[in-house]
Amino acid sequence: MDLLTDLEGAALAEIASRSKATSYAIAQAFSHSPSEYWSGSAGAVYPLVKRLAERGLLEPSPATTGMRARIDYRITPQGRSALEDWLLDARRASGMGFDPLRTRLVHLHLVSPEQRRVFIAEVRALSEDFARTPAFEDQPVRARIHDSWLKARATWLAMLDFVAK
Amino acid sequence: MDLLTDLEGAALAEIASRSKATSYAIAQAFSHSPSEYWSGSAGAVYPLVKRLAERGLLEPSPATTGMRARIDYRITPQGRSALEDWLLDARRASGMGFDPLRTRLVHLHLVSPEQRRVFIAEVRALSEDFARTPAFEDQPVRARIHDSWLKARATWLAMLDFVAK
DNA sequence: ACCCACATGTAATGGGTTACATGATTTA
DNA sequence: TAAATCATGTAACCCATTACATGTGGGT
Repeated sequence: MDLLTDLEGAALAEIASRSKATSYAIAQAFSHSPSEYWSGSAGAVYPLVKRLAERGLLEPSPATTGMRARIDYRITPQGRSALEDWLLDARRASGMGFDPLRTRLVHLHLVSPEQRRVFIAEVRALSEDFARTPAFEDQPVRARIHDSWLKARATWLAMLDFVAK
Repeated sequence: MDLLTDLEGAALAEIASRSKATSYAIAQAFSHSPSEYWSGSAGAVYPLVKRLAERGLLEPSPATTGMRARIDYRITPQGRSALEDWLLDARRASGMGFDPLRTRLVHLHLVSPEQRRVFIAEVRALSEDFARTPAFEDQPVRARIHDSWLKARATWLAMLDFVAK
């Protein structure tokens, strides 16, 4: 009934994409994300998936690989419905979220023009490095979203050069 | 010694901009932000500011308005130094942060083309509304950063129309 | 006097991070 | 077979959110 958090929505989406998955696979998917937001720590993901199962959004099915117990999860009809509500929530999607660069630019007047110039130059260089390190090589749609986002932010930053002065 | 979190950095920056401020003023500044990330809830800000004071980054000075006790905070030299470390951290600034739209676009293949088209159209409309509601009217630099960011994201989304198909 | 917005917190709860523990599989 | 890595969790801590409590001032 409650709306999904973004972490819950993303986890459901990852499971839905794979038709079935273990908590470990979801944690891996998160930690491979180029965004620092998706830490994919076990301490976050295992309890999260368990909660989703308790809410009836995932169906656990015990599995065994070799000797060790594992749990595969599948999305249920209620899970699919909750996922769509989260995914297609245009109002939440339109929010500004958190951008570590934007946050700092807002306060950059607190330091000297020289410090500002150095900072912006460093960010520009790091962003180019970042854009060059391939992400999601196996998933072309994700890769295009990721790359174009970095490009869009670089363009935005160039447009904002006045904050450096 | 520990690096500041983004919340801590932003709070220090707000106080530094005002030369002195109460916890309430900081909470107000956060909650006036157009980003849902900066909730500005009392339960977050009052303890946060208190912690910063205990770490020696802020100096409290008891003040009174009328009958009631209030605490004004000023940034200390150590606070200023920690603030610069946070503000000019180009590596953290270059991170991708969290974007609720980007996160959803990555998973949009899970729904039908028709649902995708509707979603994108709704986001576009809401973003335009959002861009029209004035933010930071009294702070021109912030306003320009905010407006241009929305514009940059709209351009990015237009570029990404292939995800709708 | 009464109401309502402004202001200043605190308590309980939820959940993410860090660190740890341990079992299973692969590789040298 | 020893070491390293993969895989599956749990526990303690930290901190943001939600909800509450209470005080203060301005308007009617």
